[in-house]
Amino acid sequence: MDAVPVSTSLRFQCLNAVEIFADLTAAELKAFSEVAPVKEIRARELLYSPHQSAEVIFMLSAGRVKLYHLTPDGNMLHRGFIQPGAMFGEMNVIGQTMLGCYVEAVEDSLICVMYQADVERLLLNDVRILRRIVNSIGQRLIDTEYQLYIMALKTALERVAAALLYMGLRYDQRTPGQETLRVDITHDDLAAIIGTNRETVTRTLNEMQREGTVKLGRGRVLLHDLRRLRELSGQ
Amino acid sequence: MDAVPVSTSLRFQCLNAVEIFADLTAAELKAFSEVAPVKEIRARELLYSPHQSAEVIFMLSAGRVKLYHLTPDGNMLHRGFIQPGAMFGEMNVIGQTMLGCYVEAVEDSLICVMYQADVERLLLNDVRILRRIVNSIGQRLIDTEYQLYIMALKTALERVAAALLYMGLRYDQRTPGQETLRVDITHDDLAAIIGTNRETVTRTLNEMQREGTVKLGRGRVLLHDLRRLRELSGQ
DNA sequence: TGAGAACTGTGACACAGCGCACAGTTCCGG
DNA sequence: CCGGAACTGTGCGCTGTGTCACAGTTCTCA
Repeated sequence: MDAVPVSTSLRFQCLNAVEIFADLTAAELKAFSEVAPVKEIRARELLYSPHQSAEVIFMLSAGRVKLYHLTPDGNMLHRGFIQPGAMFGEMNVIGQTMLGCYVEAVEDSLICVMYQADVERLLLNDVRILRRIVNSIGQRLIDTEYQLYIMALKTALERVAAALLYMGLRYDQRTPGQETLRVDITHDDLAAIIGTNRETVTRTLNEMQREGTVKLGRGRVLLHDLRRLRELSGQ
Repeated sequence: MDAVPVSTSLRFQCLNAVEIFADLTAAELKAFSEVAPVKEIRARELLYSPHQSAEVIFMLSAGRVKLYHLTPDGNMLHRGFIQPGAMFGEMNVIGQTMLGCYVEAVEDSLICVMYQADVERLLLNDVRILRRIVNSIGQRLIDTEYQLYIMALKTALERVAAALLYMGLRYDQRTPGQETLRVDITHDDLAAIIGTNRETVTRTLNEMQREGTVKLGRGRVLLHDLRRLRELSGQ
């Protein structure tokens, strides 16, 4: 759990990829990198688990992590994926919280850490950074609200369709203009997102595959017919 | 839908109640009030409905409003209550969105309006205001995430208990130290919050009343046994 | 003060999907 | 290259709850 000692150059690279610092000069960034250790973490490892309430924020430089809760009955509840460049963490100053929240790497990832005192001193006194923070949290809010919308749909079919569509459009990195979007996710994780169980997701996806709407692979869904997906999700 | 012409004094009063301006001097506030019309709106009136995408933000000065979506099948999906002093609105600059969202007054309310250009010029260049905005959006994020947590609970009983507890602790204005919290809400609205229907909520609440956990009134629920509620919600 | 709107109470029935059980397949590290 | 872990596929019974239908009660405002 301790930060790996790394070269200052790596620290700089790490911060450089973080969105909220996008408006800073190289010199400013360099100064920041003095106080921001870097953590490397492998796919499926836990970065953070409940009651480990260090007052820190994390900035994801490369890779991909997911946040989730465990409901009382032991089910997983998805709270969101963090994309490279985004920040997250337990930090009431910036209204972020991870109470009862697990953070797990989906891919091998690179993460910068910054402590409460440094955040207050360095981040919350700069208009350029604050504006970016507002945008960042705002985007998280939008994502979360959309997830809420998905959870409110009645049937599992609607929820699966809506979730796939959203993730496809939001996270896919493929060449633009291509008709087929790709979503890398297991049935288990998808189940946590839409608030159902793995078996139901499997059945639903197979039904969709049968009618040609999607194509399934291990840990992956290819979206062939976006129009149909929109239809299934209730537009 | 046009702003009611009001005295500059009312405008000032209105802005003065808004949290994000809490750090400003009276003189500064006065200047702001020049560009922020005031709207009065009565209980149950609509302030905003979809596709009416004016680039504005609203600040609730007094009263209480609720945001909600309509799902494809015509059901209401609750997106949150806005408390006095908070801001909300369609404004991609600050990462807020109300796409497909209705805003309805729960009580008679007083609302300040501010336009995109003024927001950019006056709000996003002041560290004090930006910090407050970050806090405000952060709180919304926390609320939304908690609602997501509620929706992920399986049984209606758990969801009702969790929702009552949260709303009681978060919104109740009673004298502190009192054991009985009060939540002013109809079964219909509660159903929209927890993602079920009115009848199920009625049945669940009556069951809770039978065992003495809550006491019901028209449009109101008194929480008597918080410990039991926590238990029912799965802690 | 009276009529209609808003809110609450309750029964009956069908069915989506949760949970369990088990099997087959693909991946990955040693 | 082998064994275990991770992931996917499928059958089946039980039950919570969505839906419809209707009645009773409390507000509100004209």
